[in-house]
Amino acid sequence: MNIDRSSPENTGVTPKRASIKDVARLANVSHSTVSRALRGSPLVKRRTAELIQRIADERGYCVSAVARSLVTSKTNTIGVVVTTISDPFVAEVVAGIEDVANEREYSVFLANSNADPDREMRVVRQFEERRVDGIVVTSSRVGALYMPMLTRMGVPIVLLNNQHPTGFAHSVMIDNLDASRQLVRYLIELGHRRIAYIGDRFGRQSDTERFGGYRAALDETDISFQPDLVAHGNGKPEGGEDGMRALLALGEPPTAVFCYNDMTALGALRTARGMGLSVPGDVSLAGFDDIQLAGYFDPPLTTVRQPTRQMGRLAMETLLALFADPAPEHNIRLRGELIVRQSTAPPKVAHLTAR
Amino acid sequence: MNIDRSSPENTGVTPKRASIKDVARLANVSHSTVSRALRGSPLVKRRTAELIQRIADERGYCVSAVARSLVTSKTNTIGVVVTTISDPFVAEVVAGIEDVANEREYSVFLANSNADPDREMRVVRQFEERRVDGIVVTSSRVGALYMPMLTRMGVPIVLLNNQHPTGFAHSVMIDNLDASRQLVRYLIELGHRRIAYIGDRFGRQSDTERFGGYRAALDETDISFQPDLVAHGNGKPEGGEDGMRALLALGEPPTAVFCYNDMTALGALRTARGMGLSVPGDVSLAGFDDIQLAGYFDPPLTTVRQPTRQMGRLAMETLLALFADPAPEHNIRLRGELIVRQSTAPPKVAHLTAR
DNA sequence: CTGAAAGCGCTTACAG
DNA sequence: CTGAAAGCGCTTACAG
Repeated sequence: MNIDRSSPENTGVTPKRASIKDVARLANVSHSTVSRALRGSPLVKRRTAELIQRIADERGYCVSAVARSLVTSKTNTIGVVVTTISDPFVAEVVAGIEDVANEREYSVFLANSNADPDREMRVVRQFEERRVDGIVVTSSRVGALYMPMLTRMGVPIVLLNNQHPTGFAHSVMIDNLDASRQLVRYLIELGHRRIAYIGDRFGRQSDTERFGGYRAALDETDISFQPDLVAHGNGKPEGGEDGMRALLALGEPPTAVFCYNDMTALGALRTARGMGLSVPGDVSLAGFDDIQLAGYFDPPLTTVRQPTRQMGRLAMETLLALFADPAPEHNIRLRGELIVRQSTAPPKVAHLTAR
Repeated sequence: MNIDRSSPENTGVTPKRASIKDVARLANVSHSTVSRALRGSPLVKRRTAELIQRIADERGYCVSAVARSLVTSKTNTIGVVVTTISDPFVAEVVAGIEDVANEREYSVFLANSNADPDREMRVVRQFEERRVDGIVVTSSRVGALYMPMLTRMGVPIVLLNNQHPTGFAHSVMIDNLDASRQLVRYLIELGHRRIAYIGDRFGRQSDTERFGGYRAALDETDISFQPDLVAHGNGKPEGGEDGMRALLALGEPPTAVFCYNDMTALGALRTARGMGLSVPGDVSLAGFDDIQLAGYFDPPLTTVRQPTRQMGRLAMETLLALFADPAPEHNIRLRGELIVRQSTAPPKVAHLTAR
């Protein structure tokens, strides 16, 4: 770490910032007029306004959003709480929020909670001090804790893919059950009958729902649910490896494996290949999320796409709608999209298609 | 999109927030005393302070950071400008900044510029209005444009992995040349003599520097530089595929290929495999960045790790140091770390190790 | 230990 | 069209 303090520039005190009063003095008007002119009020005479604008530019005047906020009691600011911005899903959501916020001249505060409920509450408190106009919380496990804050702060809170967003919060969510049912139906249509599920192991609601979709799809057919075809990962590749090993050790292994998410599928894929199996020749594999690299797996992964960025956009749009017109509850539920790639195929020894 | 406005709760006007004056009235003291008590000033009598604290809690009082900022002319806020938060490298940097900011009670504004210089300037202007105490800019191509802003705003700006961070800005950067030289030296030590480079094609400084390291490593030996062993990608897998195809079409193809980044290497890997070549049996492959999935490539990728999160932390720490003591220039340069995995091996037909 | 006063930089009725 | 005045919610010398 090489710190250099050589060049002489940029030393000493900063010259004090020009305020509205400085501009007023220079333009020979009251500061009220300057305020109006700079905000483009039609009340100000054209020539006066131009003069003021010119002087402001010369002096590098830049309005203070903090002073303005104090009087308008509106900060044009929102807070976004995420578990961790390192998660590609989360990053994409934030990008969506940002898109809309930017279009509408809102600035966004970002805070990582590291999935620590305490820190999450502290962060929200900070946002309250900053007087944000609204809050978006992504993938929190403590959705329910936000209800009291919501009423205390008097500021809209939108929950995105949260656990248990019950009660009177606003939410944007993927329809996990429907999406995973779509996927499993597709596997069934390919002719698979021994279909396994590698889930999560933390009791996440999303896991419960995806598992629910798996069961729902089976229940539509005469394929009976078999508990030993359910394994547990941890949402990461290692978990997928463990789960897959367990499944392949079965007396009669599955011909298709549906994974809780793409990272899990990545691990499963590695294990399958490590054991000399071909995908999808010997076993079909599918994930959930459609992360950016899913199309670059070998083979490219069949999965369900969440409209991630769109979800971020919708969360921000919900906030904006709420600013304009407070409604008791906004619940937006989105469909996932089945993305068929090359990791799935009909089973080798074709069972007769169900029914 | 299913919007529900059912439940009756949470309607009507928000009750006005308690201010310092409300607490003062209830506690029978002046609002000055409340201010002192709540900030933990030792000037306030113990019992008075406790009373005030209790009342504040009861009323759900929450200090207004905006009012405070107005008088202290310090917002405890920084702005972070990124090209896009969807880039895993960028996300990790932001996580590092966040870590430190949080420890030190700073809030961070995040803004995507989408690599659009205009938008980048607009965003910085917004930050100026918000009176952020400092700014971090990541991976911008317009580093130089920040010099004038810096002096105008009178606020420290730290450039992270920027293009041409010359002049009097502060910066945190990876030493690209050194890192890529380490990697290519390693390939040479394995016995490779026909080593190719798949670069970027946008004239990024990082590409120029990595290429420089490649050349430097060759120049240390008797291996002469061969222009036809240089191909161009675009930093994404597609680019790696194109580059690799070109290299493999050569009369005498390379035995090792060093790629501008991991994404490029991913594409190269796919092409090699598609042409029936084994990695590293027929050709060794290496990348740069050590993205999270690099260890899950098949085979796991040899690469250079950038201390990404650490770079974010350092950027924020530089800002903090600058708040405490304005220095003319901070330039921090970090070393990359060679990560050897299974995508590299000695060449098949072992040339004699150089020298 | 406590209070009265000034002021941070704006916006916005209210009067002209 | 323009100005004087009040006020947003705090902090902090200054006096006691």
